[in-house]
Amino acid sequence: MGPKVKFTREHIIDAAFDIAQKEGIDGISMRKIADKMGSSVAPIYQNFKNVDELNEALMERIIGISRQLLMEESTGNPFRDIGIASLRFAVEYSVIFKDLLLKSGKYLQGYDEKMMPVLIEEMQKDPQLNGFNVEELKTILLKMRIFQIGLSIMAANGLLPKDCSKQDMMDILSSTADDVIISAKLRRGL
Amino acid sequence: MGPKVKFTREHIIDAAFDIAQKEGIDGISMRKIADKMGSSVAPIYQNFKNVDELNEALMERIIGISRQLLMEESTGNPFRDIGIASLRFAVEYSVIFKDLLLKSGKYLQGYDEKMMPVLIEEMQKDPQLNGFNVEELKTILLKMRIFQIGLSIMAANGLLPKDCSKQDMMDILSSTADDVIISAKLRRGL
DNA sequence: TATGTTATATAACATCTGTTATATAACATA
DNA sequence: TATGTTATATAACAGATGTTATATAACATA
Repeated sequence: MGPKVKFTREHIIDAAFDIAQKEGIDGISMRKIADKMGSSVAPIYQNFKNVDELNEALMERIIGISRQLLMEESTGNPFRDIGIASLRFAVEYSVIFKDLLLKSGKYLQGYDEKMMPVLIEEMQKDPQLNGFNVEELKTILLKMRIFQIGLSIMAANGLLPKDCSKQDMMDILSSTADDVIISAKLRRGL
Repeated sequence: MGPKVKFTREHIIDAAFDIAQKEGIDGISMRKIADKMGSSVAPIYQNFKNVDELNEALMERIIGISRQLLMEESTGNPFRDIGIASLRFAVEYSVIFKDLLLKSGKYLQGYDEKMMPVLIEEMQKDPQLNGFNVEELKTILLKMRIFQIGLSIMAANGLLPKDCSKQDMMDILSSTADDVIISAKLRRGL
């Protein structure tokens, strides 16, 4: 009952994502999305109540992509996986990554709070980290989270040395992880 | 010759800075600045050719503030000073700090490139860092820069543990600096 | 075929933006 | 006092924005 649907919800979010990736989330407008799809704004308002609802859907899409990158990186060492997945996201979707960090600190905060216990549990299984109590593990994790976010931000901003490849980034990530762990062991006298 | 000046350049930049601090740099508009000053937009256009020129002046103001924070933190150890000053800026002017990192990667890039040789030189004087060649010092510096930016971003976003005081942040900054240096020494067999 | 439903296009509205033309009024100087 | 200069206010313009009222046309079904 009714004409064929030419512009689906997914279609619209795709277009919005494309614009966000190039011009930033604030670069999105209803007309730009419509132009990108070769339509008017009507299909957008057919699918979304207003611009806020569309932004919400876009955010879900972004989160989905970051989750997918994390799944693709699954080596059983979540400590490492999260670092690399976040780095990949920062490099491959740099504009959106920056916006995400800028605008939705809330999402990241919830994410961190949810991931923390899981990672601590995972670290307790790691033989390399034997002998540390939970407080010490938390400090190690925090240091690594800080470093990993710093690395991602700098990568997304082109602030790393020009000749710094993705492999170099991953190397410096794991090298610093070693630094932190080795020093923690020394402090403990292990 | 002419009526008294009620709204100076500095006045205008002050108002713009206030708005930027609360709503972000994109939150600025000519009318908002005028409203904040209790004037019309005329004085703004009297002092600035257009909005771009105003933004440039605002950026200079921001850079000036960050420089001032750095001066206030001068203990003779530029390595530490830069870390703490940047952290203070991130905490005290969090919205602007995020915008700065997001929008003007160019400025930061130039800043880093200018600071790098100075810091390396400074590190070579540091007895704690004796025995490292320039390449190794560069790696240490890069790791610290990454960590410091990560810490600043997380502080500005409220992503650090709730009970994390400024002192805690500074402690974790210097603790990680130690980690990196100690591990580098171990690697070298010093 | 006729009808109801709905996906889409168009155009208008209100509001925000930067910018500018014009008018006003304050002040220094002749 | 008269004049020139200029700081300021006002209002308008053009363009972008979100939103909506209306019209059109495609499709399923009776």
